[in-house]
Amino acid sequence: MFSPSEENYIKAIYHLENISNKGISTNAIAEKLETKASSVTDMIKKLSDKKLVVYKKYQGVTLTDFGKKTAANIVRKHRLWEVFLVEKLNFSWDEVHDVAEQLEHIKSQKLINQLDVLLGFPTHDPHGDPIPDKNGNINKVDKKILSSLSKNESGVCVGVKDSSSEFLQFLDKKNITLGKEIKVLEKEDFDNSLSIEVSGKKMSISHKIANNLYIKKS
Amino acid sequence: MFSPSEENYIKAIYHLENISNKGISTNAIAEKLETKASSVTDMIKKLSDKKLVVYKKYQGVTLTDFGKKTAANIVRKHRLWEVFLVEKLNFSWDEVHDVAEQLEHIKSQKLINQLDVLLGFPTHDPHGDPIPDKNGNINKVDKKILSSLSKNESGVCVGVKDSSSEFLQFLDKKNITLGKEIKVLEKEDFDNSLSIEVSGKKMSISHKIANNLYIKKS
DNA sequence: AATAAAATTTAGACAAGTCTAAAAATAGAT
DNA sequence: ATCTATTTTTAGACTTGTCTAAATTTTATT
Repeated sequence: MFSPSEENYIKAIYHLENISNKGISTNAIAEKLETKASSVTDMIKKLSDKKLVVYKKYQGVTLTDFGKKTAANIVRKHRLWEVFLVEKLNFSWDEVHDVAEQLEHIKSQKLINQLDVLLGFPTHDPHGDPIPDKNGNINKVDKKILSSLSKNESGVCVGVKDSSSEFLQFLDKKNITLGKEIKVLEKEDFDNSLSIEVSGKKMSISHKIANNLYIKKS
Repeated sequence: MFSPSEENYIKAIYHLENISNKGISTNAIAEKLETKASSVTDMIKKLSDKKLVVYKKYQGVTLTDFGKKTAANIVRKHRLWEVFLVEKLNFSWDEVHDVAEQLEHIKSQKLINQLDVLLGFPTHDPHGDPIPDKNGNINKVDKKILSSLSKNESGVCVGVKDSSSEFLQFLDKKNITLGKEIKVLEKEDFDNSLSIEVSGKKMSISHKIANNLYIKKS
């Protein structure tokens, strides 16, 4: 089928498309994959030959329907493996990414189907991101960035934008986890920091933190 | 650490050493990995540079202690994954090999430790092969090839030599599985076929079959 | 609209892993 | 012990994926 490297490019383009709507630039892909623009150009040509992306020189790329489906499948695998690691192997949510990054390239339809069964058909990964179904369809929840809430608004934490170990460990320390109710008590104008209440506890969090937490308004 | 390709060579040499005791020839490795002798020579040099094997031109290779430990670890991962696939994901014993072949190259010590826990510290894989412990030590059982038993001797099926899908499916069809008691009723001289009894059922099996079944005498 | 800056592509190189064909070394047979 | 057959290694080439440096195209600025 596709090489791990090809799959990584497809996935990167897929993620970038979910943010921007426009054609994805060579540089954006290079940055995401921490590689050089020239390498991206080379790979894009290959993906284009394989009908995964539409590519016009200097115009960036967009995924074809086939490309989208392929990407969603890789994301599905990645997120199912993350659930497996947390639920069955006692990984914490900040440890799963690198391993899932490897596991997502394993080739076996049966493996992924059965994993889905074992895990009880989960709909979201440990970071709150939705798991695409077998057809690549994704259940988009309407969630808001915490920093966009106004004073006295509240909601449930349903996801993280940044899922780096550092950020997730910080959240653990503050006792902020998926499913927790968060209420905005105060918004400070001078540094955009927030005063919030979580599980009856008041705390202050910086704009950077508030900008990386997804909330579903209640 | 090591590339999947390097790991495959190490594993192949390890398996060959478990049969032959002597230095492993370039051709033997090439045949095992279905590759060309020239490719083997190239890789052997690399493995030698990395202190995994001892190599003298034209003299074949042997694993160093480090090589052996590395190999045992790969085998450990392979076999633990096989148990996982059968026990947790409902794979049958003839379906696990190719997937385990991929999974064994995943890099994560925690993953494999936790998998071991999840599976309850299994000692044998679905084909009856022993799973090396964390230090690479293996629990060798003294097992015999079924075809070496004499008339009226019996024992328990504890493993298979050939673990190809075809052979395993054949065994399924004949209802021969690990743990089954097998008694030799008759040995035919002219074709070396055996008349055996399994679970109260009499059947005749060819020499080829009897040559690929391991028995622990009871 | 011209030009400077930024983005993108091309050209050529390199590493890993593989192959074919030819050369060299070893083993086997008489 | 010599000659032949087999095994092994070398030399050179190819593929995938990457890189640097240079060339080209697009974009932004004035």
